[in-house]
Amino acid sequence: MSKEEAIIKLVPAFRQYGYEGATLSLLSQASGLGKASLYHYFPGGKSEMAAVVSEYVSDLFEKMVLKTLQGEGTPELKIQAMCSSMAEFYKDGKNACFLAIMSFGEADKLFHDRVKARLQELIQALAQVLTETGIKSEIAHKRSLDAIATVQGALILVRILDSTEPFERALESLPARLLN
Amino acid sequence: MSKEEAIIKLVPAFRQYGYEGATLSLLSQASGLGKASLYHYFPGGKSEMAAVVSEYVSDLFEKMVLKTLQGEGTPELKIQAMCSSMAEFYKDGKNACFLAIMSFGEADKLFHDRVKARLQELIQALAQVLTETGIKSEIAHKRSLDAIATVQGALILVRILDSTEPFERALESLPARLLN
DNA sequence: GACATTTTACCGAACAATCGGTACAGTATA
DNA sequence: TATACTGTACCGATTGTTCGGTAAAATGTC
Repeated sequence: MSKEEAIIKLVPAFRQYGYEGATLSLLSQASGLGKASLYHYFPGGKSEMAAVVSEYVSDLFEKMVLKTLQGEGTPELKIQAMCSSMAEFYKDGKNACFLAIMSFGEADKLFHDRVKARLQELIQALAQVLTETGIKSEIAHKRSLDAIATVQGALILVRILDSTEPFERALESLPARLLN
Repeated sequence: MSKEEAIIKLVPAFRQYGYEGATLSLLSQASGLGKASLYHYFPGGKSEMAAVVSEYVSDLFEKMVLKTLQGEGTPELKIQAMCSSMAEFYKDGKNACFLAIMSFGEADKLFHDRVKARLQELIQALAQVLTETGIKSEIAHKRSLDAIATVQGALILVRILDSTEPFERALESLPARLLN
């Protein structure tokens, strides 16, 4: 098994159980690798596994979601495209956000700076598109932050209420909220 | 030490470290009671501690926040009052939401139904006030859900970004978003 | 009021289980 | 033969929990 395969198999484990909840035996089971093998690929242990997996998911998010914001097209269409790719990325809200997961408990102590930086990147990328429409930089930043908060909150509500409705609704209202 | 005193001292421990992160030795230290003594007040162990503390915080939220929605006054004023009390309850966003904390990892398995029920109560209480303004029940429910998502998301952003700004902004926009 | 009894509050020490992590011998592959 | 990988056994530390017991307060009995 390649390292990337291992990473891919570890993603849902961390996503479902969180950093502290994902025990080594669980990660071993999820990946199909023995503990010794896990330490071969990730000499830094559990924290390195989480770091690498987080990075992998962040890159995936960049490729799947942020990419839609760059390139040609009207801001309206780009934001529409971003919402679609977000629905796919988060599986209609059933997938928790990795950044949020890693902002709790012990994981927060380990990865706080990295998570913060990644989120700021995201905020800025979104704000960038808004300024293209002529919206003032300050307001663009405000709306971008508000939009991300709405999505994050919706992801929590989905998990608690056992319904993807809040997430779908959040995505629906997102373009208007950002552009108007 | 009375049981209520113990509960009060356990609140910040669970809030800061989460369910899984709040170890018995940590809870013992936070409460000032020996581990064995904790089992005197909470024979059900850690899960009972978390359950009782959650219930305590929920009741506090009801007294501090939901209370402002009932009684006399225009819906506008009541919602304004709710925002103020929310700012106090969540300490400008520095306090994480207990429901959200208990919706992660192992805690979710233990308390899912209770958390879900409490959140639904909250959504309905808020929607109820909106219907008083003549807003249709369905739309009121929608907006209530959206508002709570915004607040929840803002609480996450505050923790990641080390700034209370997202929360303050979310509260500012809340009345307009609910009523207009 | 004086004494006996029970209840309450609390703690030190130990429990089995599991945690994250390591050592090492062995197997596969080149 | 050299390197990459893996299964097994093991480690010290910590987890949540329980046991046996103490000191004091409350309660009952006379």
